[in-house]
Amino acid sequence: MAASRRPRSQARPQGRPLASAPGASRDALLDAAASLFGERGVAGTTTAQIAARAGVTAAMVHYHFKGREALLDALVEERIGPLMAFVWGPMDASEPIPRLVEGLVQRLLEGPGSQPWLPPLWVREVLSEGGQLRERVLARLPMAKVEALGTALAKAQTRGEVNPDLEPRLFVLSILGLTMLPLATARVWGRLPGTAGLDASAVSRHALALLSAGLRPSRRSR
Amino acid sequence: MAASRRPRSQARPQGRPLASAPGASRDALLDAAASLFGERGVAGTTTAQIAARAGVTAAMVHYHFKGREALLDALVEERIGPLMAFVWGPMDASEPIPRLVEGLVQRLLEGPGSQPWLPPLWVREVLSEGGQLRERVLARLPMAKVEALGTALAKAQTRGEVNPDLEPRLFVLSILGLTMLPLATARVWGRLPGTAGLDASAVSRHALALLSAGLRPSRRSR
Amino acid sequence: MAASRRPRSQARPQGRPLASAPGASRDALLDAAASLFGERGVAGTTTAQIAARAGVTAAMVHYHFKGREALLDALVEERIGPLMAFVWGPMDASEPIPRLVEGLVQRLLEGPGSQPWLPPLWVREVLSEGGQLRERVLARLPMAKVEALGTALAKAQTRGEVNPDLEPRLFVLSILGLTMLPLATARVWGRLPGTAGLDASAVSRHALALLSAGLRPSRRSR
Amino acid sequence: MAASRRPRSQARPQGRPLASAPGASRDALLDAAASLFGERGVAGTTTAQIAARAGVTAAMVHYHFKGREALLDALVEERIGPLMAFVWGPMDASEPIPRLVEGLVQRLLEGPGSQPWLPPLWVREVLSEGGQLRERVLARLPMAKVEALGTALAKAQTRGEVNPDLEPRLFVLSILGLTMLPLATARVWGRLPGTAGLDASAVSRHALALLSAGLRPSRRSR
DNA sequence: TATGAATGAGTCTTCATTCAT
DNA sequence: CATGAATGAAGACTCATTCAT
Repeated sequence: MAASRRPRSQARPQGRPLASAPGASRDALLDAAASLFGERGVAGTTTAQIAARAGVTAAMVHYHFKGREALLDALVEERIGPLMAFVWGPMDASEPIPRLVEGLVQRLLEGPGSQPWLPPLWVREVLSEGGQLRERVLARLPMAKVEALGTALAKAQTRGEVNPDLEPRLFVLSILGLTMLPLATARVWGRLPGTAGLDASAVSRHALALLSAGLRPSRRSR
Repeated sequence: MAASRRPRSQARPQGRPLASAPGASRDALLDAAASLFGERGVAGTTTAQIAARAGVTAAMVHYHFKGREALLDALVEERIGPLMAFVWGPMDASEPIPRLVEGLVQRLLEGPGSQPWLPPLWVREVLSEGGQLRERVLARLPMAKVEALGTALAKAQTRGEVNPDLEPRLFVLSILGLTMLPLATARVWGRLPGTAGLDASAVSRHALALLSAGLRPSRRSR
Repeated sequence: MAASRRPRSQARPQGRPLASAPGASRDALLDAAASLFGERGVAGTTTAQIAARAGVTAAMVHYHFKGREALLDALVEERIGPLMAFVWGPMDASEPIPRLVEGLVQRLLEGPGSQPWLPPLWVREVLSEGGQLRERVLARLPMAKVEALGTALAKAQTRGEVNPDLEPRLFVLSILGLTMLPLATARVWGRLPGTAGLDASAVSRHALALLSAGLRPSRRSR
Repeated sequence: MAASRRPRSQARPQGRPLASAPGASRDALLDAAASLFGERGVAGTTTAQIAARAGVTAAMVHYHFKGREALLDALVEERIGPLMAFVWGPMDASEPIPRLVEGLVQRLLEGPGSQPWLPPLWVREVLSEGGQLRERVLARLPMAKVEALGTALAKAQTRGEVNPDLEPRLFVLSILGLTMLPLATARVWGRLPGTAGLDASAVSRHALALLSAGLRPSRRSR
């Protein structure tokens, strides 16, 4: 997925044999922060650990960013923001609900789901109460799109096209709970016997099966 | 919910007016830890904060428990364990799938869902990779029951009674994603306009609507 | 050696079936303190450890003694003091030097040397600079006797009866260095191969051999 | 004494006026630790005290060394080790016993004896049971040399060249007891009247007088 | 850009001491 | 006599941050 790829490699100016590309260690710090935050959570990660994984000293965190808080800002802005845009940007609320949901799930898996660090980070630091990225991320969330999905769902329910027992305002959360949550726990769940083969596509198939069947109005209510 | 109530209080021998019941501050520490962990996460909570909320000094954490780690052990053992037992204990894998799922969801909401601190704690510290209670909780999880649910689901699929596109091994996670996750984010989601009224019963209704419809085999496949 | 024996056993009043004799736990605390101080040093021993070895709680240290410092006072007074008296009391400075030294060494081994805790305690907390019992012990040391030994030695040197190259003021220290020090390091030295059988009597023989030969005036100087 | 001198200072590259030499505060911490350990013992010295004497904050102890234990390791390695090598390295077990002993005593006084902190540290933390440096130091002690001295002594006894009543295995301890012990107690002993002038050379003369006379076979036994 | 040295505030933990029972 | 509960002060250690080089 292109949204989160760093321009470094393609934009590297040919010519002087740079020891390292400009911005390289800044990017490395953001990468290191993302992966460590995914593994241990924001509160459980020190700036020294981030720097070590990036191959520099802790002082560099304060050179490239103003401090720890600014690093979080940059992470949301430059790494998480593009992924949110990738998911919600293409959504067209005028499409039929099933297609709409299918598109969202597919993009969730292709975008955020392709970054191993994002699902745990999202579940822990955005969805969980008191998450350290919650404020920052919520401020950048395309609320209009999110609400439009709810509205479209409610209208479809009044038209009898969608299971009327669903709660439109909880529907977005259900999608996240059926996609990001399983991805966030992948390694945990791998403990259960016979769960070795559960990858992103399995999660995708399962979520879509449950959602598409769950959205359909029941036979009786027809 | 009875499972998490401590029997000590009712067993308190009436007679001398005790300054405070025996074990009172120990319990207060566990309560304080639970609520703070729910609010800020384990890594984001200091022992001093726990002690302060319990109304004692930080040294008491080391008096009643041997240290921070032992406090986590006690929390899992005495506060979370009973809730897991409450949820999984009554499950009878020989019941029909819809009833089985309904029972689980109901008990999840009645037990863990009734403790404001548990859903965020569960999502953050158990389900998330690197969660600080993951190991401890997983060790106490009734794995046999969890697997029995998956097996029952798979068999029902071969009998054509359940949506064959679902992945049995992901089903438990789906239940958690549709119950604990929305509860964990309740206050976050309360930001969206018109979500003030979303309480545990709304979550329950929505989850059951999605699950029961989603479990049903599609008309075509019949 | 009788000086350090606690009167408890022989003085126990027959009659009431006491759960424990009066003063029992006080004595137990002093014993525990002595042995722990010998093993780990004063600074390395907590009151809780002392209490635990004595089979009581730490609060008892403050019941029987006013506090940690008072415990040290009592230890010096009741356990170390009698041993010092046992060693120095019988010394008669008018005796010939060899007999005098022999008596001291013998009593050092019989008294202090019979208590496993004393030699390390003495070396560490009395002889070593900054030792925590130094002040207390030195205040009780029979200085007159100690100086009398030095004086007797100096006089014997002028009479040509004793090696004139010795320094009388260092002689007491030499005796301690040849008796208490080896006893204090017994277990350490046990590391060397073939040192298993080195007990108090071996130390005594060696020290006396070195001292008596060392005191004799050399043939040339006669 | 050269053995303990750090080569860093002489290797300092002349040129820019350095605010402080590289490794300066690390060395200062080791120096401070050594002197404080000599004065108060290891258990009686806090890292804050060490840092204060070195003129830095306590955090620096954890910056330069990984922690208190590692500081002890470094102290043994960099400060005590060279002194042990200085004492034992030149020892040649084939020399006649008197010369051998004389050399050891001389080097003990010139090396370890020249560092005011070492004798008390050695007596308290190496020789005393439970001493906090015992394990570390003993692991670095040139055991072969120590044993060679005992063997040489035993052989000389069978040849009738040495007092046969001495115990070869205790002889090393006797040397330490006659050199390190008086030095360790120097300030204590200074309390006695007329001991002001007792310095290292007095200790050396006294110890050699006692040892050389004590080693000689008695006239009768010849 | 990048580092090593340094720090102050804060965290967990230990400990002697107190006190009601 | 003895204990359990509780505390304040101090211990080792961590960490984000600063700064001269």
